[in-house]
Amino acid sequence: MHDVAAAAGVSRGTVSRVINGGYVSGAARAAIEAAIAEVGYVPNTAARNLVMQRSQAVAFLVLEPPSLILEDPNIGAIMLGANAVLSSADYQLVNLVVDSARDTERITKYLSGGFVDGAVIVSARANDPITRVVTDLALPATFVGHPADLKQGIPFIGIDNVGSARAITERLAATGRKRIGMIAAAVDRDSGADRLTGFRQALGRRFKPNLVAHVPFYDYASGMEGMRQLLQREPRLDGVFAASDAVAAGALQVLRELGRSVPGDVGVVGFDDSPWAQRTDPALSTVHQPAKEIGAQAADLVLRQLGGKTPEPGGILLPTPIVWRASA
Amino acid sequence: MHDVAAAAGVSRGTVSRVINGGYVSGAARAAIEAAIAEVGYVPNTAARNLVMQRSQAVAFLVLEPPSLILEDPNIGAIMLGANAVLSSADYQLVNLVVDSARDTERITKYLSGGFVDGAVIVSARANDPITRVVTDLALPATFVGHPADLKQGIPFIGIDNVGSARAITERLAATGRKRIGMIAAAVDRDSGADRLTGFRQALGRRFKPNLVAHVPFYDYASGMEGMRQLLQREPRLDGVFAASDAVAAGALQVLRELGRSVPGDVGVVGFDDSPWAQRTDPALSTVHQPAKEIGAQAADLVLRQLGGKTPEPGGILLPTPIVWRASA
DNA sequence: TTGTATGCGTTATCAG
DNA sequence: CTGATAACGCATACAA
Repeated sequence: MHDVAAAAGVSRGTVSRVINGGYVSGAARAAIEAAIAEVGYVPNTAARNLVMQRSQAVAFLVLEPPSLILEDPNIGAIMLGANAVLSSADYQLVNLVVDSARDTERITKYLSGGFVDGAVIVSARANDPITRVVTDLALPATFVGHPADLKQGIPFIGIDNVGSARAITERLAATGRKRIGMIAAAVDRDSGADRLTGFRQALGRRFKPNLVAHVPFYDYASGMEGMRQLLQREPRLDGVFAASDAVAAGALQVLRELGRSVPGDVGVVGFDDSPWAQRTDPALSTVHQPAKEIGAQAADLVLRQLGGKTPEPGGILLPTPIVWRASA
Repeated sequence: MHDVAAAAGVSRGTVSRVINGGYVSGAARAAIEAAIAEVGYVPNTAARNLVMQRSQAVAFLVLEPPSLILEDPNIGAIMLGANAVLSSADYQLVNLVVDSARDTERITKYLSGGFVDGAVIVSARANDPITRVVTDLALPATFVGHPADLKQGIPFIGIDNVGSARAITERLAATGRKRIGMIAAAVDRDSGADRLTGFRQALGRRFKPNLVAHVPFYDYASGMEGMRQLLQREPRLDGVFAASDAVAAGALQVLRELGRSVPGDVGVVGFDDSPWAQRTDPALSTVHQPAKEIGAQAADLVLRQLGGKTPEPGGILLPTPIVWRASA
């Protein structure tokens, strides 16, 4: 900037004003702009951050095993939705990968080091150290879904997992299925636990605990494992609610290997309406999750807090229509 | 830091020394560490960046339509490989999404604003504005794959697309297939063009231009489209080389819809050995791409440059074994 | 071993 | 409208 000021024959203050918009005479402005172009000047963001106390960047944090991030197209869609909103507001979305304990520590520093003004946090569990940091720092944040111990005052955005799971299970039952099982994934997270609750509600007195196979993750391999367990416990199973489309895809694979027809012998429904859902054979009946919209609203809530507004307490739940395809 | 110094009864210089490692007496160190814990002090990274002229962060840039990023598990694996290396060296990987022209502009500022010390760049094409910025800035960078106009002196890391494509096509031909076609994706990029070249080399005089279907992207939908084109031009087709596993998966879908058996009627091979490859039915024979290793080495090359070493000219090519499964 | 002073590149607050 | 000048929070050369 020194060079620019010198080349244009003005002070650094005036240069700063043409960059940030202030009262500057036309002549001075022209001279400075020419100088900027000539010198190839680019403002140093670190210096600007230091004095402005902001970075124009928002973190996007996924607190999930990284391999799952790749599996789950939903997360990607949420991120894209957030980026679109942030981008329009001239904020940089910074995607942080947490892949180890060491990462956690470094990201803690990153978050508290002035690198970002806010954060969108996906897939947090209760007692996550990063969640603690965010609340301690009072960093403007929005959670997608909400860990059980989410502090009051931090907004979250999500869907009604209980209601959606109940609804699709009811529709599956309405097709005449008598022995319906569930592959319940990630019940240590609110989404997983809620989907199981909804399933249970739908079945009421017909609910049988041994027709629920618990698996750790929302992924394809877990789906295969869960399906095998279920069939072993109840060979005459004729309906399955998989906790996600990826899980359902794994289940379909096992059914195919075993020669069971879908939806003939067994009806299968999933959750998410991710690209998986349309590519399985047969295509999946599933719960549509407005992932992009979720990301957009999460980003918007961060922006709002950055604008000084206190978000209304509680969270926002987005609607989740059921999409009926061929698998049930 | 002021608070810490006061609480410990020392000067700020001493506090700085215990943080960064310098000569400090045991007594002072103990007092300061206690004070740090009590106050909950965290160094301000913006200030540190400003004076140190570095950020301990490296950008991971994918110059590809964002929807494709979600489709391509390869890119995710590359990122994870890069993150692992960067993390061990205490660098933060910052994942940047470029989703619009506006993003391009903002990222340009980001790159030149001292936010990152280096960059790993994936899927760059010739004449990409971001590529220009990186070379103009002389930002330590490594390209994964290389755009045609990559400047001398910037290292890249990749695979031998020509040789790999040639090898797998030859093996497909060796199974007795007579009418082999290719679904060539993204020939505007070096990887796409090279795979086509390899295919052509393998077939030699038997190569027929009309048995190559050109599609824009490495994705599922493109695979479906390409397969339809190919069958229309040559209904008796008995072999297909798809430019990626996702493309192959789309092709398989079309073949299934049309009632052609694989590998009975048609042999299909892909490229990448991504998770797709094991989940299609039948599982794909394909070229294994060591994505994680590519990411790791790319990150390593950035780190090396950060360490002041000038990378040897030219790029590094990693081996790509062929994995033979059921589809051909 | 420690305190002090200076500078990193900007923005913002003043007089002028 | 513009030019000085004081922060911003930290690392570091230098003096003590």
